Amino acid sequence: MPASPEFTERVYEVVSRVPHGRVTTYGRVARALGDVRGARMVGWALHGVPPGLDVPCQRVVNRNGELTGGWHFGHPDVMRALLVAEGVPFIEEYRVDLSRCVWDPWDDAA
DNA sequence: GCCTTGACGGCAA
DNA sequence: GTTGCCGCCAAGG
Repeated sequence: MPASPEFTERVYEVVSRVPHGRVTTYGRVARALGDVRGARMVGWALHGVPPGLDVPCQRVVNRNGELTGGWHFGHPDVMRALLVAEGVPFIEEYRVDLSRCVWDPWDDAA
């Protein structure tokens, strides 16, 4: 069990607030939580997402827009298909166009 | 108890 | 624009 259950819960909450057809980055989520250095922890939290939970973790990519956690879906193509189905623009096979579909939770809160 | 790895980010060269 | 290094917290070996 995580040392900070609240932190993980926050991550799920923020990710669940990502609009359909939009994506966010680990750093954005971490900053929204107030933990800038928690970018890595966000990824760790998502890798420990309990199955059955409605958390669109596929909308969370790294700063480069790459589907780094694609293999955690079983296969990167699965994650890509989900994003494409939502209308997320891709500049590469496993790289989304952040400049067009980026969503900052901080901006939404502000 | 120590060392390495990991769904990352930012800054410097 | 690309490459490299450091920092950060937590888990696994």
